[in-house]
Amino acid sequence: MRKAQTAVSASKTRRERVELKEEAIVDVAYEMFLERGYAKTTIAEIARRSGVADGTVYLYFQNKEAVARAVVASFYIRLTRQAQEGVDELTSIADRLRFLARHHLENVMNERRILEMLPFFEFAVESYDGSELFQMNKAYVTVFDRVAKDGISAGDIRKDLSLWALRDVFFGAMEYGARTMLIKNRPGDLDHFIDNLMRLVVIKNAAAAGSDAAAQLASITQRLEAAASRIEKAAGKIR
Amino acid sequence: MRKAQTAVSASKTRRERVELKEEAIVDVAYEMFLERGYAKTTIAEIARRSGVADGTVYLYFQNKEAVARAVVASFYIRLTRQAQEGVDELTSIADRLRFLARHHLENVMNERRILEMLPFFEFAVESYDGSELFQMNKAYVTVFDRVAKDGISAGDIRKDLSLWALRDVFFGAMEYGARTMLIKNRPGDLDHFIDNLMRLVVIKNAAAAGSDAAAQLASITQRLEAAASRIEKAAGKIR
DNA sequence: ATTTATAATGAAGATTGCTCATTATCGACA
DNA sequence: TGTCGATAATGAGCAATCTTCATTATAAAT
Repeated sequence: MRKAQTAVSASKTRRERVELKEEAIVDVAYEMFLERGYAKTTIAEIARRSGVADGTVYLYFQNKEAVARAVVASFYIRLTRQAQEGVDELTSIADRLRFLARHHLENVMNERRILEMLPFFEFAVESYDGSELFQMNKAYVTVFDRVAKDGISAGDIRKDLSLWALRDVFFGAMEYGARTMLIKNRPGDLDHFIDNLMRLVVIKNAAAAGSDAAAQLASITQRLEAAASRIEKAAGKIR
Repeated sequence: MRKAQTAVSASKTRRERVELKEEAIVDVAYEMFLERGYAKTTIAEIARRSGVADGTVYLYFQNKEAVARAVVASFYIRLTRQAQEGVDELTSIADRLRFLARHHLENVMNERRILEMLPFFEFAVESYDGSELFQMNKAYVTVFDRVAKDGISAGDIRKDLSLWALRDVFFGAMEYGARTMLIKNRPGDLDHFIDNLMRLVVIKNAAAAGSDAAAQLASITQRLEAAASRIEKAAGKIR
């Protein structure tokens, strides 16, 4: 019993060092993949920059792909945490959605090379469904899903789309939008794109001027008020 | 003069053979990249299946990446031609847009491995802008752009989005939608997704039955006005 | 038929992912 | 504190693959 415990605590310190080294490797790999992309990043240099031998990397990761997966995983963890934190600090559905859009866009644009590696693994894994990265992606989009569901039931988000389609529109649009904005680098495009995206998803406030729906409502209201006046007159005659 | 001409025609037959061989290599490479993806496809086997030596491939293409670019280019050429043909056969904006969506989704889902290679080149090229693939992508989305512009001026497509944002939403949404549909392979999802996408972009005809908000409001207004009229009549009788 | 330019070859070089026999390190225990 | 065993780390070498280039083959021109 005591023997087992000491063994555990002893191996734990070793473990801690091991895990620190693992983190160091992932951090170095993250930088390199971000700078050069997957193909041009070599295990040899990851090892060199991490201060270990080539072979040591393979004590921690099955192969180069596994290193890249760990890098993407660390990206998702941060992305998800930041997304949730941002959502928690805001109250209205529109603000939350807008934050998620900006947050995602900025990250996709800055860490593009990291995300570029994803398609490589997704279908390489026999069943992506169930894989670690699939779970992380799921956790990330769940932050959006919760906001979307709230928005739909509150009437702030259009409810004529299924949730999965809405989600794919939201994130897919940003993927392409980010690409376009990176290619033609015009200031102000980010806000413009987010506005456009919100316009698609968020239901406009009827009080807002210029919207077709608002105009219709105004017209309807006038007609109803006219009808009410007629009724009032009629009632007056009755009296 | 005559000498030059014979030289040209002579070199032309040679050229023709050369170009046939180039096409053969691209065709073989297309199959292999589609089956196995970029990394697991070797130049050696492309050469073998094409009936040439390894080195011969490098007479036609600078390197493996250039082979892959040629493959993607051939994909874009077909995609663009089919898209334009389909659009030409249809008349209404909604039909055309729906066709483009289905066409794109089917191709993205079937030839995913080919498109997966794109991100690899895009930013590897010093300026993607101006590259061959950029031009081909541009030609392809131009088919959409023309339909979208027509639709916007005709009032069939919402005009509160800029064209580039609309385009990125359209294609980006499909990229993600395709991925989702491939992962969870449920029948009927394709039509469902296209419906959802159309709902976002195409302006509903107010005259169409079942269009919710506007029609409902109109109906309610009519009923209220009718009620007002009955009250008026009743008041008249009273008097 | 000879010459010359073009096309093709495939062995060798270079890079890089990955393995494994060997060495080093660290904690436990007497 | 010194020894031992398990765990961790090493890096030379293997294997796979992209790419080059000296050599050979082919086809057109004269």
